Amino acid sequence: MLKIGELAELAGISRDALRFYEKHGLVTPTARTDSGYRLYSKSDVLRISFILSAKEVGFTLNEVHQLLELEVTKDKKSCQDVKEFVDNKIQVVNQRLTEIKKIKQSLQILSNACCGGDEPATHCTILGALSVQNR
Amino acid sequence: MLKIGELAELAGISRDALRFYEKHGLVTPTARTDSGYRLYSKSDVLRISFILSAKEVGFTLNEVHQLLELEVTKDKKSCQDVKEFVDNKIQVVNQRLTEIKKIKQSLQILSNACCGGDEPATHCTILGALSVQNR
DNA sequence: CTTGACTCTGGTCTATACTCCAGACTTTAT
DNA sequence: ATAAAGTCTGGAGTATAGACCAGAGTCAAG
Repeated sequence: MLKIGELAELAGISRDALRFYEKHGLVTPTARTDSGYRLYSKSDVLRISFILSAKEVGFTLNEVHQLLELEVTKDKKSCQDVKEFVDNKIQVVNQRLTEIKKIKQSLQILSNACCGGDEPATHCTILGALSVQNR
Repeated sequence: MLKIGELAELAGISRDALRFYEKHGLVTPTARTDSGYRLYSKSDVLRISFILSAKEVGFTLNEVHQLLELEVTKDKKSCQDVKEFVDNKIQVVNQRLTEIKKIKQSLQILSNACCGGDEPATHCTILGALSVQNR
């Protein structure tokens, strides 16, 4: 079990952020010491790492919360609901995947093609690189 | 040339957002009418679309601003600087790409495998799906 | 030539996601 | 045993990314 400071360092975020996530229902430490110190378990660590990943790729904490709440309970009804929500998110994710690949390509064109080479200088901006791609 | 409302509709954002971007130096309309109405050109449209893409994949407006400012000027020095900055961003983008693929997979596991099938219910959460992946 | 839709500037307001105290208690190291 | 470092709760402050509003001017249609 980790104390808040240890987990914070491990995860590369602040203690305040962890308390903030807790306040908003994203993660609750598995236990507390007698004196009230938070104690985080392995699965809390996994949870935090999911939160950070999802956040990094553009989900809001609110959305992350919804994702974490998802639970398919074999119950047909819940299944339908979850599938709908999740398929929607998959679409969003696919969209982002496309965008991020495009941006990556632009950045690579910028990084590779323009330095010292004899590319016309018009390609040597992000927008230039983007429009090269679009041809 | 487009007026602000036309561009806003085209881009799927608000007029206020466009004015906000302008105030923060991300895009300046190519021209103004005599009466002061903003007029956006094709390249302004491209710029906006880049801003929105970059934003969608998690860059802040500040970072987008830096990306847009990048310009390799054949000058060795500027080239070095840009390359450094850009290569850094490429790393960030790669990281995001990895994260987003992982999340997508989890979502797909959740969408496909859990409904009605005989998966144990433990896999039927995002975190369950994530840990299935990690095995 | 007026009415309704659009635009202007400037300002205030809001949601999100934290950060940064303050004052008190707890743990760790010397 | 005490000082330093860590933690607690509660609350105020901050940065980002706009949304919203007021009052005034502008444009397009009937």
